[in-house]
Amino acid sequence: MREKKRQRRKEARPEEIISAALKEFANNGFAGTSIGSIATRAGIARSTIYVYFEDKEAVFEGAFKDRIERAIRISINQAADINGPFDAVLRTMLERVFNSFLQPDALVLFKVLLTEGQQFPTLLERYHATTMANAKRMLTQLLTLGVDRGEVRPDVLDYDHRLIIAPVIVTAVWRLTFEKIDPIDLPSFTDQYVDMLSRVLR
Amino acid sequence: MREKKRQRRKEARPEEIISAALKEFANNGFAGTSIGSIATRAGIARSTIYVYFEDKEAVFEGAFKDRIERAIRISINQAADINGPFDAVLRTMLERVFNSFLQPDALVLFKVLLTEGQQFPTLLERYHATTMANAKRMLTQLLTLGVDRGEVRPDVLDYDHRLIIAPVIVTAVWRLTFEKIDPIDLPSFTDQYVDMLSRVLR
Amino acid sequence: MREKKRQRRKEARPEEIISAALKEFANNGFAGTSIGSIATRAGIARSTIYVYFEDKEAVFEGAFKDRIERAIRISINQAADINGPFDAVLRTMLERVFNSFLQPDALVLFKVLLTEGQQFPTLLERYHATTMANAKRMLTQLLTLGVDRGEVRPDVLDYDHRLIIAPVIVTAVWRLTFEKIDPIDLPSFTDQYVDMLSRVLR
Amino acid sequence: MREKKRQRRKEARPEEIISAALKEFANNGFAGTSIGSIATRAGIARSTIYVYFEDKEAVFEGAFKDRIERAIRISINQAADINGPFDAVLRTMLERVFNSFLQPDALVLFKVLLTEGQQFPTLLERYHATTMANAKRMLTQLLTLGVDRGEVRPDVLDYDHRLIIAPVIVTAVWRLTFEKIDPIDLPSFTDQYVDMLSRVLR
DNA sequence: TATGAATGAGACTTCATTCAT
DNA sequence: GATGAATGAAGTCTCATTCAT
Repeated sequence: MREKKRQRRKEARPEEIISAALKEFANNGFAGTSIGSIATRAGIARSTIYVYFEDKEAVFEGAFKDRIERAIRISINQAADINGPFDAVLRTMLERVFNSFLQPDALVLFKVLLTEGQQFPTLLERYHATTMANAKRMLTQLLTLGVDRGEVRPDVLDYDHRLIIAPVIVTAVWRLTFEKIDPIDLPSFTDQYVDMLSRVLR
Repeated sequence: MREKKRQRRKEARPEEIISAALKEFANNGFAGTSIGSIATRAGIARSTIYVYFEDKEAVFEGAFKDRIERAIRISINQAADINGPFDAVLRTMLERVFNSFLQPDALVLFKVLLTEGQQFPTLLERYHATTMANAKRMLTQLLTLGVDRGEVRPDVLDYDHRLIIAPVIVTAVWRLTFEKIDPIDLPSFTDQYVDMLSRVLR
Repeated sequence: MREKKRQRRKEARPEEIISAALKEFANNGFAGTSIGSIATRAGIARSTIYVYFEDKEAVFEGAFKDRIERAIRISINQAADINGPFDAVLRTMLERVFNSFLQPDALVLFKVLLTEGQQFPTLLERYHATTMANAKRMLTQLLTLGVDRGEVRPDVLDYDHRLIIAPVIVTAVWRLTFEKIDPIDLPSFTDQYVDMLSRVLR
Repeated sequence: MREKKRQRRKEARPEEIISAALKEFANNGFAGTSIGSIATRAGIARSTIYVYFEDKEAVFEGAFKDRIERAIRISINQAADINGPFDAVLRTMLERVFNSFLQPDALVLFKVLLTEGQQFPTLLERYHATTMANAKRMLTQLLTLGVDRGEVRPDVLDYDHRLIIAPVIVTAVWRLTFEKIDPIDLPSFTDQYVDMLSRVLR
């Protein structure tokens, strides 16, 4: 029984470390997180982390690759049901984007890259590709669909995509800062967001 | 070895230290910035910083109070010329907001509070009051003006203000992250922003 | 450069550190002793001390608990042979008290508590209980014995015990201060002490 | 008026500094006392201390010379009325010794010399001469007087004087350590002290 | 005389990392 | 694979002291 437990642990270790690390990064940022606190949270010895990761940066990169990137990709890429009224499709897609972008792990990554991204230019680029560039692509598809259906003005395709996804990013920013002081009510925020967009696009 | 052993400039010192500190905070965040690096950049001894500031946090608070807060307030509060077409007024105001919010010192503050704000709840609140709550107030005034003139739908006053200012915040975020990878062209971005808003509001 | 880079002696380390610390405390007091000097004397790195002790105070407390307290207790509590003439018993006991109280480690503790005791009220109290209160108890036992045997006046039990043990404490004080200038010859001092006491008690 | 005040101050400065220093030494010992705290207590700037004293050690030496030494000498050397019964003379002298030795400034000096005396060998020696050697001299005089009168055994002159003055020193030690935990009632302590001595000496 | 300004040395402490078992 | 032990580098902060005014 104990054997098995060890066995199971051995394989799960990197996962466990990443999981612990993400929680610590969330609370204290990258620079503010110590290997020791990760180890404590993961219930292992400090030096054991070095069995699986080169150094602290590697833990962060590991977290990035193993978790978040996939999470975002999966969640965003799942096929959308494009039948039904355009507004409904739009809303569905926005909700999905909110879901993936605001999930805690993704927020942590966003947060760390925001201030400590210069240390990880590669990751910054990959994050951009995975989230922002991807969002742009999806948006273009969606708008093209709307244009094809005649529900959307053709010239909206010229809009800078960041203008359109801005409220999503702002919601993330809010979560990281002013949520307690001045919360955002996500459902009604989304309603208004969809309302605004449909006025702009039609 | 040193140019002048003791330079006399008591009055300039805090300014100099804050200036150096902001540059370091910009590059490395709060936790990642060492008192030593601030001192070096300011061209003084490490211990001299402690003549003017209690500790590292006090340097940050000093930067906040002495510089940025005032800067933002001044820049935003300057009286707007509300004559002329509504779109023009809107554009003027947006440009002013961009100017104050995107100025380097304000960005640094935003960045630090974004990731290390939990350590400074008081400052976070003051920042919120100075920037976000203030923006909300101005926006309400502006929209009320538009409604009064008959150029704006009355029900836009119900919009969550964060939805409307989102592109400003996103521009700040972009500056801190993806600007190099995928830059924003501010003039045309602003044009589209105004265009979008006028469609939404009318 | 170093003999053996990592010596394995986990179990001995705390002892070694305490031993080094006591020597430093003896020379420089608590405030005047640096962690660095303790480390150097112990032949280890400064930071290694923090593996075993929380901070400098903890080193002092460790020294107190691990060494001195036990030493004093053991030495004082060992059963006395109460047969034989009262003067002989008295002398035996005094010698034992001198032995325990004047041993170097105990002296160091006494010295530190004497001047820096306010920082360690708990230890001060424990020290008092271990040494002074204990001495009082022993003294009462001894005098009661003498009274029972008819060799001691019954009313000596009313004497303040500090009056009777004063020469012991003074010897300790002397060791810490004037020993070089004006030494005490312990054997003859003890003879006279016993002589005085027997005159007082009979 | 202001002029006068300054004038008065100017001459009083060393006194004021010493007075402040003694209070700080009493609370924190020599090593634990900072020039800054002395200055603050004296209501002057840190650097002003260096106008009057070479360095921190000099402040201590100044305190020693200017105050305590004189105080002790005066208080002890005042002529004793040697008429009346021997016990009464003895008691008078003991009370006087207690008074001088337990006065706060003298205690501070005693305390500092006890732990940090190695740094001040000269002062230690002078302190010894002023207090202990002086006490020995006085004691010899007193005992000789008693012997001459036939009230004291001639061989008490052989007693080590430290045996006889021990309770005085112990009282000082107690004040510095266990007074709060286990106070000494000085009047009755003195009574018993005199009682003991008269039994020993007669 | 008095002091504000400045600093270098050094204190404590943390932490990422290495290494032998 | 896992870890306890150890450390060097670095960081924050204190403080006695100097100097020019």
